[in-house]
Amino acid sequence: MAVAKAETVIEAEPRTIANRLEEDIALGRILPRERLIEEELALRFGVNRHVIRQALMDLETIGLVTRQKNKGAMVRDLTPEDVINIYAVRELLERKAAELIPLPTPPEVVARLKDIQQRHSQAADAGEFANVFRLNLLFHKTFFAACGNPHLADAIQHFALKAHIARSLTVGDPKLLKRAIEEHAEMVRYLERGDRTNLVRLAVEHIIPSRDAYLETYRRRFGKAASASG
Amino acid sequence: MAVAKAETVIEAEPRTIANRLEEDIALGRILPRERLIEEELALRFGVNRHVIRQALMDLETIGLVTRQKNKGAMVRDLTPEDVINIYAVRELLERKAAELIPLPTPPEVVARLKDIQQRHSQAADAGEFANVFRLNLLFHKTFFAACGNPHLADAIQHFALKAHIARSLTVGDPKLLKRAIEEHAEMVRYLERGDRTNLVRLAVEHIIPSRDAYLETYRRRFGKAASASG
DNA sequence: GTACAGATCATTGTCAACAATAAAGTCGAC
DNA sequence: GTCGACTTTATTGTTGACAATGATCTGTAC
Repeated sequence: MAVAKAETVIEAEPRTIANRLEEDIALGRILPRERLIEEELALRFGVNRHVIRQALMDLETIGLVTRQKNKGAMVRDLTPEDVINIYAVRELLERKAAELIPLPTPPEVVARLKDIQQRHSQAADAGEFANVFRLNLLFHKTFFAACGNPHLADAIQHFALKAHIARSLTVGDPKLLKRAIEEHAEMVRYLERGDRTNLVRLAVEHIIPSRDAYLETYRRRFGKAASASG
Repeated sequence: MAVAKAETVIEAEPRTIANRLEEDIALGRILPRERLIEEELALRFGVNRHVIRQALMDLETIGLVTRQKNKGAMVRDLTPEDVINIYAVRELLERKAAELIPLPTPPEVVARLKDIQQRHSQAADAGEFANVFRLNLLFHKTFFAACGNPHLADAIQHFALKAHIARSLTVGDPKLLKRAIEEHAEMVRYLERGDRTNLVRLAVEHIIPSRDAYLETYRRRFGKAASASG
């Protein structure tokens, strides 16, 4: 990874580190199969090795990295089967949540979503990828939290995170990004209008392009068969 | 908790400890709101405090315990809303999995399920509650793993674990246990017959009694309103 | 007798040193 | 030159000691 001096990290909590690493993985700054060495990361973030350790364990339970005893952690390599399966669960959960969101949606929720959407769009225009990542995450979190079932919302969040490895391959695509942002705006409009049918349809369709882009990329890169190797 | 001498634990891995604690929680040996003190547990299991620490963090991410900084961990207290929400997700996931299980089911899967079911039944007759717990878990795990989507199966496992706090209140009820065991046998029969309709129906209905028993118990104990307090 | 301040105790959080393991490199034999 | 055993190095795993925090108890003033 070759990082020289410590980045200043406001908080040294494992959660914060884990989030930063998630971001690095999602943005493709750390690639699948890349090793994550505890001491290196400790140096980079300027924290104790135990904090890193904890963060890596967290990432393991999320499913973003794999760890082998005495061998260390590496970014997980998702096969096309994995991606298809993960997205199948995402579709199931997110459809359900979209069906549960109360219509008309409380105005403060709509207001918050509009605000996030706007900032997301601005970050995209400015090319601030880290912020794009965070605001996209926040939009989805806020949107699905509105379903009223926190446990369902958690599960959705969980699977969105899992999918981030897949998204790393396609995160640079400006066309996909533009489309995603437009669809966010559209979803908010459906909330306001109380259009359940279109809301559910779009919530489900919204995540498909990044899945297909991943599958396409993978196919081109490694051939048709899913030579998993893990 | 009042435990005097160390129980011999074969392996000292955090995962093993976490499983043991899950069991204790599910069987009602540790009650909601009860504090889990690291050093006590370390003594009890005869392992280092760090191992306990890790196990408690794992249980936190599962959702069985809550932890507050510098205050420690306690078994989570599920409100009726929590239980209803958790079971709603379980229904969603388990229905989907039941729809995906290939029919006819591979004979080795059926054979494994029959074996587990039989041992489960025997453990119930013998009053071996710990084994009943484990074999019940194993049955469900094996059953849903057959759906072919490991990520879906994981999520199901995850939510089944979350629900274990709720089950602790009703785990002693022999009628519920008897019914559960009979239904397991029935599910296997449907697999063999290739009866999708009944399979899905039963898979969904199967978990409802323990939910309703919990809600009923909670209502009787604390009154109709869900005075959460947590 | 009640409320506040201080002291004491119980408990968790952090760290740095050491042990254990796996990988890489080196040497010698054939 | 290549295979295998040995040595060295890189990396993770484990432990115990100490620091920090929050809870509890005690005593005193009013």
